[in-house]
Amino acid sequence: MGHKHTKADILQGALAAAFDDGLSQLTFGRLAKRLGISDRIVVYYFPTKDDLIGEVLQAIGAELKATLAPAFSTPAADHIALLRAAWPILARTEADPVFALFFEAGGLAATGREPFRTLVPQLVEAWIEWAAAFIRGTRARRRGEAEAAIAMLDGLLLLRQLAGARVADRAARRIVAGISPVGQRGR
Amino acid sequence: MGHKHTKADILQGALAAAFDDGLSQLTFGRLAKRLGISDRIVVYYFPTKDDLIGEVLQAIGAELKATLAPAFSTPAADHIALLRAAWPILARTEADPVFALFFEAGGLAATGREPFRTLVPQLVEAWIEWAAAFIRGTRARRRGEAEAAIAMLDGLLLLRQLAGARVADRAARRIVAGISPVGQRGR
DNA sequence: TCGCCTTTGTAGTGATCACTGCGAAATGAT
DNA sequence: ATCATTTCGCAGTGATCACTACAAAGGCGA
Repeated sequence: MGHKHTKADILQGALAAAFDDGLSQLTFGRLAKRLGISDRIVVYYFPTKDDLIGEVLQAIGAELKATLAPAFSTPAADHIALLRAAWPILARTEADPVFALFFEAGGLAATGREPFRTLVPQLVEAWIEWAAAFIRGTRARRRGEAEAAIAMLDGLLLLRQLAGARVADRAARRIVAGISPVGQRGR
Repeated sequence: MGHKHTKADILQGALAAAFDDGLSQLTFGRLAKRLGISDRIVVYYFPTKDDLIGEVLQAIGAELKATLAPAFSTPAADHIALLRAAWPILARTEADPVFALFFEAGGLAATGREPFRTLVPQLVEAWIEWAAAFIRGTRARRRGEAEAAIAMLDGLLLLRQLAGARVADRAARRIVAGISPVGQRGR
């Protein structure tokens, strides 16, 4: 394989373009211009827009998993424990862009736009199942606690995107404090 | 004033179009075709796309407030009480479209697209301030509890959009149960 | 009726969209 | 070297995008 424009190269460029301008601004032409190639090459490797979006979405899923991995490393008793462990790791500026893309994809899925409508729920489902592995208890309990944890994390991370880090941190602290009223540290 | 195409008519049509296909699919041409008029008329009342989107977003904010009004009717002790009272009212199929639009706007705001980036945070801020009025306590406490409640509601409602009503309901029940371990009814 | 201002239509602007036809170049197998 | 396949550039498809030029039509007060 001796070509300079690998499919992987283009996909990585597409991911970078999405991080910069969002999925809604990701087009064949823009991506090609960004990479300094003809859009024909992009279309060659990704015959339709849905192919491109689908693979980018999958890459974002992998990125999300990598972001979540250190947050979901140790087994937790319940969704609160999971939230307490995960929040300090996820609420960092480095993690913001990937969550911004996740929320954009989620919003487009919510309004029914393809291919987001079909792909994003699968992503969320995989996310829940994966988080459930880090909860102790029966299968049903692990699943339920994971769902609750994901809901809380999503809400807090969305608030972080829309209202800022300070507001989200305050909310997270208050939620954790409300559950186990012992041992709250900062003011 | 003797014209049949009032600005209010067009705005209402734009809102209906957004509910049907999402904000990302709202264009001058599509809206005009939907209303059976020339796009020139739409542009006459809303000179730029941002004008149109801005007014639609404002209308969505009003719709959201109307949706939340019955949920935030009685004073609550804390964010958990607020969530407990609000969830049964918000987690209904009739409320789904307006939240879908909210999440779409939020996602586009998160990836930096104008005019969402500037308008949506104002919407969220107004939402928080308004919810704070239904919490008891000092000004700072009310604000904090409202932030926590909004975060939880957003997360649960987004999970509802992406993973379905059953999953979201399960998560909501578990969150409420985990906080005040007394008096949980359903399984 | 005159002239004025708001409203609406027809037509068109250049830009960008996803995507294609076609042929040349590069590559790999024999 | 020959040939078939993969890779890639150039040019262009019709559609749609936000937006505009221009003028006719309409109601209005004088």
